[in-house]
Amino acid sequence: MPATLATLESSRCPITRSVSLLGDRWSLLIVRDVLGGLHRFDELASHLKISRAVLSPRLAGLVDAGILERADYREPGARRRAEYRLTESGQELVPILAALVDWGRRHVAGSAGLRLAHTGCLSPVHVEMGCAAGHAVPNAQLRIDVPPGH
Amino acid sequence: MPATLATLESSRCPITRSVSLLGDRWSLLIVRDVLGGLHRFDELASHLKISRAVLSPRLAGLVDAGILERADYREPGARRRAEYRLTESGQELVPILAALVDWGRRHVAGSAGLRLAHTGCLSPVHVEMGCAAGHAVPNAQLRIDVPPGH
DNA sequence: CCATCTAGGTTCAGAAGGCAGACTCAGATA
DNA sequence: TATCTGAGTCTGCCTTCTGAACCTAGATGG
Repeated sequence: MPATLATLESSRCPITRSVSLLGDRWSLLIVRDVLGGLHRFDELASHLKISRAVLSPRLAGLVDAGILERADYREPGARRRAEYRLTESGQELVPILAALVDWGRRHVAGSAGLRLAHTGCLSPVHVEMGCAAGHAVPNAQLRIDVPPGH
Repeated sequence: MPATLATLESSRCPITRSVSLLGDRWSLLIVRDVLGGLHRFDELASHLKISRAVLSPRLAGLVDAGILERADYREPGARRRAEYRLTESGQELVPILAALVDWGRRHVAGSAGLRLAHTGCLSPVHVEMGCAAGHAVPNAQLRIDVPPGH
């Protein structure tokens, strides 16, 4: 019996669990845009050029997953509006985005445009792996053990 | 007009481009399993519990994207079989997987099971960001500039 | 020589999810 | 009272996913 979303979600592999939350065509782009300063439904819909009917359940899913939080706010003399912000857990997705940027820049033709910079010195940012013993770990020295119950 | 797959693929943002190749429920799991030592169609289908009808076009897409390569091989006295292996470009997806593992372990309840280790010393591996000036970059110090043409 | 097995698929019908565009609803504004 | 705006929902079509059955080529058994 192939895996359904439910069985993916009950898996114990952290990649499977993460992918079941983030592995669709929109979630990471939404996180990117919220991180980039877009917080309102219509801003997101028009920047991403995503159908509102798709954006709405996606936002709800990300809120449900604890990645975004929805807050009502009210500018003086305006009515209440909804706003989406990253939770702490959402903030910690940045290394994933940074890794995607790194890879996209190097391996997908024509990927320019977006910049990641260190707020301290404005230098470009990249991702690296390290082990608990303090060594830098190049890609070829990563060992991945996939247990049977994925 | 909302974005279609075609407009996503023609985007210049590296996240968008990467997500258009990898942003579905299966591609990263396939890469994980190939990295973990599964190379044949049936091994992948049964370990992932994915329908063959879905696995087949996914593998073709990953081959097309230059992430996997398909090679026929022949064990002595057996007939030709197909085998999927990571290309160099596919190997370089490991930081993305590592970042997903890191995040999943910390933020999704019950994510145990999969281990990433440094082949040199077998210590667990984690991901960190650094800037070109040599500073470590904590999540909160990443600045992301999303240009209008996403 | 014929039947069977196996790896690696393809084909099919039905279910689920994505899409565009129209509609809704509540509070502010004219 | 009518209109505007943000944040959605509703509807109908279309594409993709799913599970099961089927196909093909080369080995293997009788």
